[in-house]
Amino acid sequence: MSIEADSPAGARLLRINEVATEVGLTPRAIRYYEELGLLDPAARSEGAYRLYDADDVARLRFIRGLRDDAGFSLAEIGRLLEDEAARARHRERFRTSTDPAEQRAALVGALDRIDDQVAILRTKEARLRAMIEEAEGRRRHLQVHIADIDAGREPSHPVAGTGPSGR
Amino acid sequence: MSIEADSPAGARLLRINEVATEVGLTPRAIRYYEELGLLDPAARSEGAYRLYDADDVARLRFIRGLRDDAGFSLAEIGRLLEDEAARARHRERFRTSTDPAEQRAALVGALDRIDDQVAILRTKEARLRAMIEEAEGRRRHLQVHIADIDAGREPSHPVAGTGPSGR
DNA sequence: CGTAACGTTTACGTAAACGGAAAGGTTGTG
DNA sequence: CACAACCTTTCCGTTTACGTAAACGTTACG
Repeated sequence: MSIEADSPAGARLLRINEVATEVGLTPRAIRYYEELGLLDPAARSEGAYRLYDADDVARLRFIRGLRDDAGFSLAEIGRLLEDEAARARHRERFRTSTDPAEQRAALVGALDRIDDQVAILRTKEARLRAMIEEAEGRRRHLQVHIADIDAGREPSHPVAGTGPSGR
Repeated sequence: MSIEADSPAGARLLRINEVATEVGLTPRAIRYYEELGLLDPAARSEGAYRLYDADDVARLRFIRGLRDDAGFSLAEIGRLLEDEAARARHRERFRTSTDPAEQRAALVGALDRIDDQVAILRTKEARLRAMIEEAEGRRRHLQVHIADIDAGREPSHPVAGTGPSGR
């Protein structure tokens, strides 16, 4: 058995397979993301094994979410994470500085990066909701027709154009 | 009853390039979608030109929305549109029937198909919102730290783990 | 210290979603 | 009816996002 505590206090580093199963990706995909510059493992072992920390895991989870939930391409994710890289520099600036004013500036910079990301995600959400709205419009349209029949009425409008139909 | 029949009076049929520019797709993409079974043009001209009606255009718009806005793969879209095919059958049943009860049944069937689609879209939306929530959580976290600095306070918690960071 | 389990790089293979060119037929306007 | 503009099918090419060996080194356990 092994006690953790490798270099920093309480920082357990994971190997690629452990990370993969925890995040729900394959090792191959993770290496591929690294190849694209989407991340860079926290460290390498003596024998060049990739070693990931908690931040890396969070980052990979974020990437996976952007890919699966938001449906972004890896190129788009790359652009989103360029912002993240800037954020990382801000964090480093924060960590290495003792001047509160500079620390504050670093944090504000990080905040801006997140705001950008949230804005992009919100745009995506808005478009999705527009689609849902449209589908529900068709739904309401159909319900009116059903109500018409139930009331023995004739259709008020022509039936055509209720939405995307097959053949 | 209905003014419009199979070949309605004011039904302008469009050729592939017209449809493409109107919907925002390339002719090649449209032919590819047809090859995948996602749609089937309303008619062919004497010389085998593909001819599209308003329903086809709506369907293509829907496909494009599912692809771009919802981020579905064409395979997933295909599954969603199988429901659409069923809906088309319901519509046909509605059109050819004179029995109000059967017409009603057809409409209810169509309604169910739409409900399925809306449910799927809503699931997608929920996952997207979860991501947004998470990002905003990180945002709030950062704001607290900024407020701490502004108040001359020491950080209440360790700074690590604020989210996906780069290196 | 042997060896099973895990990792590394390199490289070729693959499915998805089209792009683009070739070779030829169709439409419609002067 | 000539001819430009548009269409057809066929087929090969490309990018993205990995999968899958091959050949080899590393870790950790008994």
